[in-house]
Amino acid sequence: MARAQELGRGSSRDAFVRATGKLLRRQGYAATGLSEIVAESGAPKGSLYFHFPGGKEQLALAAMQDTGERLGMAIAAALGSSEDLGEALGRLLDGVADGLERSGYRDGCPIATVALETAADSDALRACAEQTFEAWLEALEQRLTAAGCEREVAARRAALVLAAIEGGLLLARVRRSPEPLRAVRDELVDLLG
Amino acid sequence: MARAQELGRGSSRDAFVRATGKLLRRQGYAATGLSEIVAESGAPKGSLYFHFPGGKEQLALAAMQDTGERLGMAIAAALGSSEDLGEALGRLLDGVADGLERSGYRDGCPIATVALETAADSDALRACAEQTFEAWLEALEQRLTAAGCEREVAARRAALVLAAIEGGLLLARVRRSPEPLRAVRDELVDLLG
Amino acid sequence: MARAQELGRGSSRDAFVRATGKLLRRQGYAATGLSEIVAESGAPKGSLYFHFPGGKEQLALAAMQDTGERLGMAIAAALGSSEDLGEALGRLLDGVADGLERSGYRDGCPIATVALETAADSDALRACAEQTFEAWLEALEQRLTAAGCEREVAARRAALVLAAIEGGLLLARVRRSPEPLRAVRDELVDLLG
Amino acid sequence: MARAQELGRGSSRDAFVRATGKLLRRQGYAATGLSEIVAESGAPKGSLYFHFPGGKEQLALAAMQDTGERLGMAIAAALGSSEDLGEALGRLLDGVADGLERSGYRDGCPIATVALETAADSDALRACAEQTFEAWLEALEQRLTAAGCEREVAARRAALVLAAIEGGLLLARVRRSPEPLRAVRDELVDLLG
DNA sequence: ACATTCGGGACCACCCGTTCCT
DNA sequence: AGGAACGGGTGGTCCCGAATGT
Repeated sequence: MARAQELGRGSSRDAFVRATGKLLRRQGYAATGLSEIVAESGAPKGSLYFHFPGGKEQLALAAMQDTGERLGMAIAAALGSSEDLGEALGRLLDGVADGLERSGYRDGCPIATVALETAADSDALRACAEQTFEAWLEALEQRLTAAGCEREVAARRAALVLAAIEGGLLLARVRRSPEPLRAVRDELVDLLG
Repeated sequence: MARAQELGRGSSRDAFVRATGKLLRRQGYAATGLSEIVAESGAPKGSLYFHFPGGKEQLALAAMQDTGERLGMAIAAALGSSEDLGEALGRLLDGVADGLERSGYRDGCPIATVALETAADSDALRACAEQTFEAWLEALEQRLTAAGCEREVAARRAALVLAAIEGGLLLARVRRSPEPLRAVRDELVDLLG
Repeated sequence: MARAQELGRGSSRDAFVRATGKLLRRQGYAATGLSEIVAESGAPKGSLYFHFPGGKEQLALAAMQDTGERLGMAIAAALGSSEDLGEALGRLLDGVADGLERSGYRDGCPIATVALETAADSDALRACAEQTFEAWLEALEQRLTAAGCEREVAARRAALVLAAIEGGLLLARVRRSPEPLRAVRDELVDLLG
Repeated sequence: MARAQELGRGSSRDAFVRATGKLLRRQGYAATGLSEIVAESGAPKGSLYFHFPGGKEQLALAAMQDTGERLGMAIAAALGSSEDLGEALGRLLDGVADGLERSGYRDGCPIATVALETAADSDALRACAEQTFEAWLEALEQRLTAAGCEREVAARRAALVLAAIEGGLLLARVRRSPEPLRAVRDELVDLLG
């Protein structure tokens, strides 16, 4: 009962968050309309303002946090999947490439797309992206440290890896091909593994 | 004569293109309104659809090509600035970081921002971004080949370098700090130079 | 018991009524939102439709009656404050002007503002305003009769006095100055006193 | 040609202004929606933003000025219709009463209704109302001076007359009867004429 | 050839007054 | 008595033609 109620309570809020995340990563922030989110979510429009009095920005924030955490877990899982660093990195990159390919080159990084167009306008969204990236960097850094890197080198290499992933995702989306991500993976594994 | 005419013709056309480029790289495509472009350009609104009957998309296309070429020249200049690969790459990355810092972390890559939010919607803009990236990759690949890389390796490493630059630019904008770009540069120079 | 209960029941009900009255006389009916009333009252929003199942209109009705009675008592007090008609009228007008001035020219007649914008739409609010004005006119008429006016003349003069007060209040609010009300007072006292 | 063009140009702008004036005097500012104005005017909504970039407020301003001038001319005409002051005032008040009655007690003073609900919120609308009233007062004052009043007395009596008219209009609308205006007229004529 | 006014819907994010169910 | 949820509607602005100068 309490269970069903909780699910009932959260159901439309979560539907909003999920729909927002899906649309944001494909179209970005400005191109995604509230009405589009409502339609995609299937939830009633009137509830949106109740769950997110802060409007579109708050909704985007929630969606970014949600997908950010989900992706963070996927990253951690890939990094922990092997004791060999090269193998772990390879699996991470492969996972990224597979996900992109499976979505028809539509689902890029949900953080990057929004961050680039709102970094100058909305500090809240920018800060959210910053924290998410920080968390991902942390995971990468730990994995690199575990593989024998010194702290400073690990921090720099984590930045390189994340940057290369994000950039590779961009190039792959634009070219509608997994090739750039595969190239990045091969080089990264070759140079770091 | 043809010269003067071209300049005369171009004066308000170019004002549109420049204003569009400036706004696109800061806010992206959807967030940039035509009226905002007109206001920023200082040119008369009525002229817009004379010069760009294709509307907003055509205007964005022209702006992306314009800034893409300009940046391509800057990349080529940096890459040719030293016979040492590491030094050349270092200068390229430093230039990128300096440009970002000087703009108050507002001017990222004009191609990336637009590409991410329109890749799924507008094939024209996506293709334009693709060609621009291809040209940049070509320049990188040639430089790597000149430094002794085999063709295949050079192609992959060019992808890694461009991806790392784009990703580094993203991380640096989001963090409002040149640090991610510096880290990327150091590692890239260390691993490839 | 019934007393205490009434008070207990009334606490949040009265908060609604008072908040509504305050906002209505400053902004009118349509510009005053229910959520604004709830915020101003400090009472819980969910209780509103318990106390006022008729919604906004019923709430406005209660507020108009409340302030109407309060003002009616003030009018009666002023009219009874002197045996000299001119003096009594002068005090009434002065009180009106002082109240307006003290509120920073924000608190006009709570009835007039709402009546003008709803007279054509809501018969309930119109009728409420009518009754309130009727009561005020009655008080004025009695005072004029007591001062020696014949019944018919007293009725007409009461209408003139009330109209002049309402109109003076309007002019004074618009000019942000007590002067129109003072002018009305001087002439009224001069002509009737 | 220039003539037809001017008419053509103004046609939809004027339609907006007229529709706005009509609705404002019946429902006030907040209760009148832009879409309602658009529907009433018959003009396309997209043109509204072109003619009135300042939005609803600018539109209301234009409507108030328009109706204010029109009414000012009617007032001047009534005041100049007779050399006898009482007769002139009587005609003015009769005209007001007739207009209200003919509209089914819907068309009150377009300035008063808007002024009361926006005086505290919009200084632009308040100032517009102030200027309009000032112009009307000026006309009344001149007529009273011409009838032999001293300047100071004329100014005060003009305020009384305008206040009484506005207040009488309010009472008559609320009661759905011309009687309050007739009473005001009789007393005004009796006391001043 | 080039510029501008004016017009035209669709759509935006936001918030309203109301009701449901506890 | 009350927190949560609901659709519909708000004012505003979008990107874009069509008609009209210069």
